Amino acid sequence: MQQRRKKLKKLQEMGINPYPYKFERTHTSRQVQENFEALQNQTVAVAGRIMSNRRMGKAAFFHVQDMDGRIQIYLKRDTVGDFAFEVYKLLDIGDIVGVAGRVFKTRTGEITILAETLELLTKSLRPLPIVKEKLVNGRRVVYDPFTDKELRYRQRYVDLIVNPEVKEVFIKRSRIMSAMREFLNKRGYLEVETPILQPIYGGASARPFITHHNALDMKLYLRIANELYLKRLIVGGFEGVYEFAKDFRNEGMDRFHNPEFTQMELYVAYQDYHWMMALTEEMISTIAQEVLGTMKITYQGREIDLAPPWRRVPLFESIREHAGVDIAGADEATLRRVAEDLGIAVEDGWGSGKIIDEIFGELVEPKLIQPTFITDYPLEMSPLAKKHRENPRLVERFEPIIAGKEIGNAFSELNDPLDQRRRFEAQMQLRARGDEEAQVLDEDFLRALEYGMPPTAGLGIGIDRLTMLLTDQPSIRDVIFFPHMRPEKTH
RNA sequence: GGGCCCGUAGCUCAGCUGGUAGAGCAGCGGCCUUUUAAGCCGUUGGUCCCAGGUUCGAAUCCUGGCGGGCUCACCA
Repeated sequence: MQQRRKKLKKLQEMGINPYPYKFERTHTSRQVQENFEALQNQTVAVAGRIMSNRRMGKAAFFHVQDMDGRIQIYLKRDTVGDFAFEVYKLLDIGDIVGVAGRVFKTRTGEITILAETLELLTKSLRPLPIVKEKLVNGRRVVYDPFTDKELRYRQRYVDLIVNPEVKEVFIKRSRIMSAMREFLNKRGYLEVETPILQPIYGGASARPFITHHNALDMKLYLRIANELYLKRLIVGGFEGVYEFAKDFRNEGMDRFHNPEFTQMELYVAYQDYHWMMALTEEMISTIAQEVLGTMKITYQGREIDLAPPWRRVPLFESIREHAGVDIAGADEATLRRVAEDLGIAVEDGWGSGKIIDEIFGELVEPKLIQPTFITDYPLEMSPLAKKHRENPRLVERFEPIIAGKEIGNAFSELNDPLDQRRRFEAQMQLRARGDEEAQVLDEDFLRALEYGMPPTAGLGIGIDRLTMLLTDQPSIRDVIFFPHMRPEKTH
């Protein structure tokens, strides 16, 4: 850093502004690479960050990295002039420069720009963790890579500069969301925005973050879901609405959980969960096709085929299949015994829904590698879902599961206001017994339902998890630019 | 929250059963006008995460703390 400040000063003494205002570039690195035939011997202007530097007396080679790649620059004192060469000598890896010159190929065959002018665009004062690399059989081999996960997450900007594959993941994330948005818009659904600060949090079972509004002197919660607001919009007469929503849950963090995460929630009037399953498989497979060019993906070494139709298996049937027990209709005492026989530790406070969920999560979910819709959950686990048309102890709900992990949640939405009130009341009783994640009764939401909500199908898709799946990333932190971290130590 | 592992130069790491810190790359100085992990010669660089303890002596052993990773629990 000391050295770089000295160089900065020298440059300024030479009359160079180390932070000028703009640069007219004509091509990106990739455009030069891809149009070499046409551009050979033509003059182009590129800009970017110096990522390697090889000086050889009165000439030099260095690579400049821009948005979509790198290109080599060849600098000769005879071509660029004494002054520019003196400027060059004061540059470092990490500095941002603009170069104009003629396109050619070196003796070793690399497409290169012979610099005619060189302009400093930004002086970098902080050294980058330099990465040395070479191509072996067309493969990039990196020496001493920048791998420290803590530094990579805390200083994502450095990670992005130095590890190009990281950039790819986030570009795909953006494309996944665009493809999803396009898919939904094409069907006429309306993208909307609903409150993040909510006086009553609802729509999911989770603990919230709490904040305070000064002017109103009231408690507000960061939303854990937007479900109840979107359904209000269905009541209001919109017949298809969706939102890409940042949600916040005040819970543990691990490979699959970040305190703030992104969900796409969609509600469509006059449809049920069967219809929604068809839409879900079509949507996910279409996105894969558009973003990856294929519906066959590999996640952590496992081949997964996203092409519809996906298997649809009722929850109890999946448990029968994978755990070898039939617990459909079993009472709580039976469930408790069965779970213990299966080697699952059951806690005293758990109700039957929780026990079933546990058996499923332990013994079934991890085995569902290929896309599967698990359907028809116990009523008590799903206070916002409509009763199953054939079995009043179940609800019409499904979760799409891929690679052993749920990537969403959906149901035929409960629109009977009296039933909804009873379900809320049951939740409030759980809450009174100390279940902090039980849902809160929302009187205004009930009022909306009392005006009448048409039959509606709802879906939530975890964007972070979907991105993990489609980019083959093992941790949610690898698909979130700035994952939550403890504050940096300052000692 | 529990368990295991990690924290040494800008980066990647070595440093044994305690003897006062090293390599490669980067940086700096020099040579080099088609190199590419460029090369060659020379060279700077460290609160060894923090605080205590044991010891004549601690990067090393012990305790506590901080930060991170993995994992289990929790959690949709």
